[in-house]
Amino acid sequence: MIKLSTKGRYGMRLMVNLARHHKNGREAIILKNVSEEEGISIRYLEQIIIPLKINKLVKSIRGAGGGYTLGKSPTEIRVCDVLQALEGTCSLVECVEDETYCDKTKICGTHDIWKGATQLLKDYFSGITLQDALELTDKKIAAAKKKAKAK
Amino acid sequence: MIKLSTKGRYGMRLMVNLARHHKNGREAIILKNVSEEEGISIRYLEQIIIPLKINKLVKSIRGAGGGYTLGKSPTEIRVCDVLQALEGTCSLVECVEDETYCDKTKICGTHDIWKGATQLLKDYFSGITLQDALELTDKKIAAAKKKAKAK
DNA sequence: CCGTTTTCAACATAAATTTATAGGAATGAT
DNA sequence: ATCATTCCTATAAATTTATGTTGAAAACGG
Repeated sequence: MIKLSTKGRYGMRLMVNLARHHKNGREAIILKNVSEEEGISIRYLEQIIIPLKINKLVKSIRGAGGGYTLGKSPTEIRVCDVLQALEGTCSLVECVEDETYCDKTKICGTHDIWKGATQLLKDYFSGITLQDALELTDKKIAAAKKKAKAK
Repeated sequence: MIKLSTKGRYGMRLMVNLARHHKNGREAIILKNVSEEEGISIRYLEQIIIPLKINKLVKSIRGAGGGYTLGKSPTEIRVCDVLQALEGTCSLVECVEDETYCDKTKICGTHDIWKGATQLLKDYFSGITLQDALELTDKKIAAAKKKAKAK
């Protein structure tokens, strides 16, 4: 599979979760809550959030009453920023970022194909913000609730 | 990284290599040659080619004088066919293929984002054939040769 | 101000998967 | 019979995924 790593998947869910609470005020969110809401172990979330913190996408507040908040507004954080922080790059293959990675790059047609695909993904992920992801999620939650109620 | 596995990358190079010889006649290509030309170990190529054979994208001929040939014309094999055979799917995440994979699918906004990205990739990889990949490669090789000669 | 609690931080380790190598058996051409 | 090749199975190495254990910082109650 062309696999988006769990880091990327879980990381986005973590960020969307933080984004949801971001609009509800400024209080910090603890990973325990995210863990319960998203069904991802705290320990793993702790590892995933480190690069997000390094890249200033989240801020941490230590001690009782502490937790995490978004580093910027959800409208200012793009999906590609999150993936970039978590995976180092959005590229499908190393050789797209680093042409010296493989000594065949200059005579490899598949390289160009992967490069094209990578560009598609980058453009797509650059056009979606955390705010968009949050709205998508909220809409789905509302729809699911409505459906449950109707029943 | 959103990673295309080595299976996918090596598999495409293997297929393009077979495609190159396909037009030169019908003789079978041995993995030893592919290994030397592509710089990929025979043992690993042997593993990679199994699903390609199962999916009829290549044919094998056993014994001395044997080897592999393409199962169809290079114009009839698309990049997505090769990836599908090798990786089982072109999806970025499991939950796009199998919505029951994660119980949050129905209320997860990121799911929709990955689904959109997957569709982009699928469309892109459906529009490129082995023939296209071969031509890209041949063009690059010719350009590299010309450059070397000029020097 | 002190001890307790809450939370992030850091390090270590286990489990699973992917990537890669190895040995030899089966097959078929000459 | 011999040799070249695919085929099958095992296993080693590296990476990703996940959990456990302890430590350190900050708030809070007394």
